[in-house]
Amino acid sequence: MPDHILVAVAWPYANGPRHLGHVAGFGVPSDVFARYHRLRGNRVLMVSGTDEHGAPITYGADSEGVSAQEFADRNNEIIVKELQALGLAYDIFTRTTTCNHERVVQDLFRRLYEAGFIEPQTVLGAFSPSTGRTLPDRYVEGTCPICGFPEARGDQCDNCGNQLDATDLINPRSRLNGEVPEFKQAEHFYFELPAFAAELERWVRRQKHWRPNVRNFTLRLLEDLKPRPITRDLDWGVPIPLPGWQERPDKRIYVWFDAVMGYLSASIEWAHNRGTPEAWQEWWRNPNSRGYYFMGKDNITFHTVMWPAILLGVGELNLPYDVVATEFLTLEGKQFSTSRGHVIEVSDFLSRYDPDPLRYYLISAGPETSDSDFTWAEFLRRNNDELVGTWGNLVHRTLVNAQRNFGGVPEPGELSERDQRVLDQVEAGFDSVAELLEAAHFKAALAEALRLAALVNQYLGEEQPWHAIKTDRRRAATTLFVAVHCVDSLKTLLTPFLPFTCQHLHELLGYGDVLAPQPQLSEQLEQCGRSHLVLGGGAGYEEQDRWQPSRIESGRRLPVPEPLFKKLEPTIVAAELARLAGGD
RNA sequence: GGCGGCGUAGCUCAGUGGUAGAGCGCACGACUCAUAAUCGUGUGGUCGGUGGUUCGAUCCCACCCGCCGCCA
Repeated sequence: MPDHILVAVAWPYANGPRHLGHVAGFGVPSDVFARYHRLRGNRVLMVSGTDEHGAPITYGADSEGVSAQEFADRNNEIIVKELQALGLAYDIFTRTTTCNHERVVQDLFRRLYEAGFIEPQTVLGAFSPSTGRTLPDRYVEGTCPICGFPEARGDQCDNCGNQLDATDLINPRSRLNGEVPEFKQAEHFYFELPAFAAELERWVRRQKHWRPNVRNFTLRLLEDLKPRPITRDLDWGVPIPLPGWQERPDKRIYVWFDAVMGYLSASIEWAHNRGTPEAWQEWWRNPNSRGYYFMGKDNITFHTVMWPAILLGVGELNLPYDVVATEFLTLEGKQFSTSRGHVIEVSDFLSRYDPDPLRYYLISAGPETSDSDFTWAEFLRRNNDELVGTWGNLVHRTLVNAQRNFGGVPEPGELSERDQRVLDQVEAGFDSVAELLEAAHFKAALAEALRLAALVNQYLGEEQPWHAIKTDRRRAATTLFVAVHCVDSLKTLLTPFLPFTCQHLHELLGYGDVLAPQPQLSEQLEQCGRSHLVLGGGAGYEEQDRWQPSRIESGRRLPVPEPLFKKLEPTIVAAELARLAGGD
């Protein structure tokens, strides 16, 4: 009986291209996990999309002189193509500006409101007189009333550290355009988080399988929950679905509140698009389904507190089973910074290098349990020593020897103890790698697969089929038969990590089917008349368990092999560092 | 300022209440089928500092130093 696995991937904000830190956090680990479960034959639903509402989108649009929708469209397309190029095989990657999303968000809002979990409150907020838009506290600056620091922000003074209200500032002005903001009373809706505190705490305490940092951080958050605003004075976002509010052009649902609901709305859209409108319930209402949420650590609170509280408030929807938060990736020792040019964008990287080496790096040296650093020197080393040297070389020497001497998979003689041992060792990987992957220990899982590749290199070195071929052809045939089996098995173990090159290898091994599907872009037309880009469809799920040791038959003809990976020149390190410095 | 994280071999990182591991580097050796790719052996750390709890701490607690992040 296959499992239902929801892979809920954090929604990238549509304010520009994604960099390596972003995809190290939410992207690659979630895809490895989803691909593993699909190979296993489990029913995976992997959902995400671009998060397109909120004030920063309107500011970005203003600075480029386009509408918020145009700005979001542009960035959605950029991001979708980056994720596709990385081989992230979503079942659906959609957006928050679809009619479907708006409908789902409004429905959830109404249900929470009717259940009494949403309350109105009146607050004093800053507005920009020239644009009529609300100005978040942190965009107001002025003189600190406590220490006199002239550039204090509306939420806190950077000089003396005191918490402030924007209304406290002397000579307040907008950090966006310098004008004097206007302060007005405004009515907003608040989500009653404290109503869920006790139930959330009981739930979190039971989640012993969570990463400790996620669990501890969440338990601390739960000690002090306050009602949280879920509407804003803004003209860009989902309208508030209440009489007298729905039509107002200046009030919208706060972006965080609508964004987390995307997991559900995307699942519903996926079900609708494939003509089975109720199918999403298999992942959301089936008690045996497990939901795994992937994100960077800055997003933990939304996934362990806010979203679970919403789910509890609405009822009859599964809470997350695991919340897999990744730490931060730095770049050459410093934080990524788009504005300072200290950044490597995904598309820029992929214009010069292949996706699998990047995926390999982001898993093997990524910020899984603590912050980690991307350096070009380490990327070069990982590519050349590990991908090319250990794994790529094992594949190539095995295939070259088998193909050149036997034209394909050789007919073996009797297996020796040594032959059987290496086969057993590799076969054991199907359990050990699976166990690590299911526990979201990606780094260890990949290291385990590579360790097995090294064992096969060792085996070849001992058996030396290139010598035996001259004296004992049958012995050489047996060794290469064993080696081909090992390579074929390791191919399966590595497919979640390296989908492009494992598909290539699959073909070099003479298979004609698709082992590692890649996501496709399509245009989706909604009933409301709008259309949008969707990434997905290339994945689906297998009905069979392909996570099995090789059964490749002897006698199969193999094509002339070609290398899976490119060895990189050491000179790229200096060149890339110079490129980075040029961006500063 | 508040909160949090980190500090383990030259480097990048795992890890555990019973005085530590991997990969790389380095040294030497084997091999030369393979993208000069592989394989073996060896080298290497008073686990940031000081106290405390404990029969015993790198792992728990307190403080300190250093680095980083969040609140911003």
